[in-house]
Amino acid sequence: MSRPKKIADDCRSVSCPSKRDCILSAAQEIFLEMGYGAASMDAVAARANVSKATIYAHFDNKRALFDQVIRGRCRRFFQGGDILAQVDAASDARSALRQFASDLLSIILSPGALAINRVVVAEAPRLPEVGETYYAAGPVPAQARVTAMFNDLTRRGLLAVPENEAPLVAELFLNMLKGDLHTRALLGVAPSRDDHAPLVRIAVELILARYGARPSAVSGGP
Amino acid sequence: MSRPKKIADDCRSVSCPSKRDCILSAAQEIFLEMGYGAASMDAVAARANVSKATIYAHFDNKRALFDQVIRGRCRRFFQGGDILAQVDAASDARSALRQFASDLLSIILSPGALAINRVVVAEAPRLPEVGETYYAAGPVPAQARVTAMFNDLTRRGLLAVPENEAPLVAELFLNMLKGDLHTRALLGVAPSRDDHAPLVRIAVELILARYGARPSAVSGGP
DNA sequence: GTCTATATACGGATAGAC
DNA sequence: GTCTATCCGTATATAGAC
Repeated sequence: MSRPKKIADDCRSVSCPSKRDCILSAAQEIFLEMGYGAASMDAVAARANVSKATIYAHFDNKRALFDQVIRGRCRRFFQGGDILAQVDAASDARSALRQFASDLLSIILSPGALAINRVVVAEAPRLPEVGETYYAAGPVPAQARVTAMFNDLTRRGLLAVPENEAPLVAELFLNMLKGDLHTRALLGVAPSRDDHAPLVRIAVELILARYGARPSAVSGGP
Repeated sequence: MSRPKKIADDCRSVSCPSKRDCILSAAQEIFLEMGYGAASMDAVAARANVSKATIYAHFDNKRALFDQVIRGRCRRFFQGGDILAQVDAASDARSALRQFASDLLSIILSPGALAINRVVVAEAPRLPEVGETYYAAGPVPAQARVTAMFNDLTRRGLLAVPENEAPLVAELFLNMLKGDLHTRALLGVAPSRDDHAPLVRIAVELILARYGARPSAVSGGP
């Protein structure tokens, strides 16, 4: 009975530097899996092994907590430079585009990305700034990255995308990849096919058919 | 003082055949503008000029009411054959695709379609059947319609899409159109450009570059 | 079937001791 | 800063009269 005071000092796990981070981590889990409306501060407190009062000592109210959670996730997305890593080393346009497409799909369709997407879309009408933040941290850098890639491939003579068209083409390329797969994943509808190779292949061929530098062997490639 | 009984017999408006329909109509408005979580049965009752008890006489609980509302909207989408009306009369592939694209965008980006999309996506994890119903009533028929259009244009010699590739190409075409515009609209981010003409134009040219029947004048067209 | 009135609980937020 | 205990509004759902 020497130390009856400090009982629940650990936040259920490692990697909880401060109580504040511990709360943010728990809140993120709760919000992403239950949605903003269904999530309760009690649930967050329980998961964080903290009392509700402690939460309110760090955050003004539920909405502010939610805001910080989303902003935190967005920052991590943005900082994660590993996302959409370099494909510049690739030899030809076809393989560069394909590799890029695969990487992008695996990111966009990951459970974490889907969860945050759902929550942000759901609350965007009530929290416009959250929508803006998310858009600026996800789609905007992705599109910039693809635009740069098109310009680079064109500069190297592997593609022929006019520089003023590049942003629009980048948008269309991203759209082609994301589209229906993303919709299905968001809605919880079982995907029609488990691998995305055919879709990626034809999307790439559509780009090459119009913007390929050479007459471009239109066949599927390796 | 002859008829002091029947006071609130009208549901605030015309076109309320039964009380049930009146409740459904009010619930639709509330759910779509507030989201499932934030919507209250009191609000629905008030908007429908009905008591809460009456609602519970017609629907088991809030979730069941929501389910019926979504299913109703989906049915209307599906029946609305006017959606994506015929473009078969168009003379050439380019104008057919463009007209189709414009029609589709105006539907997908309409406030009503966006609102239902938001709530369905938000609640899909908790209500899987709603997600399925929505997907079957929206994206599936749209894609089938585009596939049919591609096959038709090919049959008429205006396009050269292999029949087994048509569904995938239809998906890619829809994806190109929907993509970022839809994302922005869902998130409440101001659209980058107010008209969609450039995006539609290039999307169509991408299709024509690979699947155009003739060598296809690649320039922008009229 | 429809209403008024109410049971019951839960959630956001706070008071006050330590 | 953190806890326990609580206030108070609101929300779902129901009881019972008509």
